[in-house]
Amino acid sequence: MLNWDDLKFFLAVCKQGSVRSAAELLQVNHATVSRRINSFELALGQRLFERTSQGYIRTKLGDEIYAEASYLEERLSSVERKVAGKNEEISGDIRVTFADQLGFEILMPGLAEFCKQYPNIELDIADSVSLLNLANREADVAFRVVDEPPQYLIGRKLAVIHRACYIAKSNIQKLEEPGWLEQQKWMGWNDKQRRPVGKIAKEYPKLESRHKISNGFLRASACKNGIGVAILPCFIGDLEPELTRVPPYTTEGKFNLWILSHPDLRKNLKIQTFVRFMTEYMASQKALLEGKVPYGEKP
Amino acid sequence: MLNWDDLKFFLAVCKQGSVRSAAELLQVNHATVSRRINSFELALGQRLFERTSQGYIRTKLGDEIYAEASYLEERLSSVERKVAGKNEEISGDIRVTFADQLGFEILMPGLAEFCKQYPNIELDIADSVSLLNLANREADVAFRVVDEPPQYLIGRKLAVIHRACYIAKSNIQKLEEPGWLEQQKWMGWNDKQRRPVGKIAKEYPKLESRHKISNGFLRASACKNGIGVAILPCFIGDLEPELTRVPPYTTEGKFNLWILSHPDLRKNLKIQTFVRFMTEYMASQKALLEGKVPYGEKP
DNA sequence: AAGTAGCGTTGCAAATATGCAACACCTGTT
DNA sequence: AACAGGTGTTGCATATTTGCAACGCTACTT
Repeated sequence: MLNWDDLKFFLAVCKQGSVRSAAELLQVNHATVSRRINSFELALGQRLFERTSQGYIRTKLGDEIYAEASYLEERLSSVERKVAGKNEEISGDIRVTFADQLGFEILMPGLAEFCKQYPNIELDIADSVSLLNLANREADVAFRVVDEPPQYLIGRKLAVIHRACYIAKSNIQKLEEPGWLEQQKWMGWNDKQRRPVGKIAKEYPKLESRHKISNGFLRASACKNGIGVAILPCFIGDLEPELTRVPPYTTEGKFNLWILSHPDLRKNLKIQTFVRFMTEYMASQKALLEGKVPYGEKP
Repeated sequence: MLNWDDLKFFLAVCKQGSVRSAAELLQVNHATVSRRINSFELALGQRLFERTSQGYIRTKLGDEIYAEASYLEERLSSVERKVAGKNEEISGDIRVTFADQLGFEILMPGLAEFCKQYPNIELDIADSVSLLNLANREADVAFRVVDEPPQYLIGRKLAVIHRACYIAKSNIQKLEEPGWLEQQKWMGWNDKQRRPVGKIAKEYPKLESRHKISNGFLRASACKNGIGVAILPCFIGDLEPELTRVPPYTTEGKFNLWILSHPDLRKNLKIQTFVRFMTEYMASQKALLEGKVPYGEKP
């Protein structure tokens, strides 16, 4: 059976007259256009274009199909407009809250995409760590790191946030020197948590502690500048080109990330649309959050 | 940008009312339909169906798009008919010739497909090994095993036909017994070629020769029945479930398969269409011809 | 004649889509 | 209450498609 999408490629080549500029129009590689036209012709059993040194020109059959296809495109774009119109109907504010660290690299691109698709939605973003502001309806949707969400909220677990141990990439050769790593210092959070605990800490039992930095990004920055060894969420450490994981590269999945909202909003189309969108979006970020993004050495 | 093909899936679900029967209609797995509808909805940012326990029912937006899409389908099928009509214009005889061994497993499925796509073509197939009947125009197109085609013919190299050494699969355990293989006998072609030569023969220097069978299929059959060891084209040996290659599984690429026709026919649409079709078809069979089809043991 | 800028094609690695099989759910029947 | 026959979803292995980069060709310029 005919692949409808092939017509889109056919049409683009018709309009542009060459595979390369059609590719530009469609925002794909020109090899893809070439191959799809070829397989389309093969499926039809007829040539649609004559190949010349200046590009492609339509055959007689190509002409006939072009007339039909450009008509279809007309109608199809009305489908697109219809949907766009529907999206414009969704309007108003959505109040979102999350811890700032999640925002910068992870959430923001998704929120931006959402805003583009729903032009009449206005986001009201508040930086906060507490769950309370959902309960008392200060916010509509929250992204939170909790083990289990409270009973009075609904939502889905989006990912397990993994952490790993990082040093500045500039020190990567020094890892070879025996004993060098053992001389490095942990950077802690605050007085009460001067040393990390749990699975990761056990991997590096010989490291002593020094410095206290309570902000995650500041700690990453300190690490980048060679002040010491830091435990960071993988989505920060792996994305930072000047950092690298310390062997044995272990990650620790300790924190559950949830998207939460109040049950009263369950039927609210606007909120439901937003939650659905962000849930799908975060699924595409899962590998990064869970420390599975391959980067240089080992996963 | 909208993927036009998604509409095809959407339409099928509309008509059938459920993902599973839509999948049946489209001849794909039902999981595929489910996923494509979901990603389509996601791309639109709107739901097209309500999920019920009986299946999918359209939303209001779904209704609107359905009206548009079924109209598009109507027009699209007219494109298909138009092409089919063109294919019917290609008519008449095509005289094809090839060595019988190539026909059974390799060429015939392709020829059958060609006949289906061009209902008014009549194939006139002659079994022959000589190149002469092309020169004197007894045939239009030939599939031939030659190193280099003669100057007076045009065509393309389709593949390198590989051969390997086979025994009956029922003897597969005996391969473990030391010395068993060495007691087996080669089956030769005729008095002049009692023993194989070349790369493959060197892999099994200890085998003696016994029996002479000049027909490839008969030799395969003898091998299947445990009469001895045979060198066979991979496209015969690998396809035959009762045969298996003998370690070290080497293949030898000795023979070039060409598709050839007379230069006078270069501009002939019918012949050109046929040659193009078969060339593409054979490309899909290349792995088999070149002995790269994984099968049980080793490639 | 060499150089440049346009074209389309192809091998290979990476990304994406698909099929399969197991699952969870609902409905009506035994 | 258990079961059979529907429904849709999901994890995993495999196929297919895509992008990238290198290539070869032609036309036009220097």
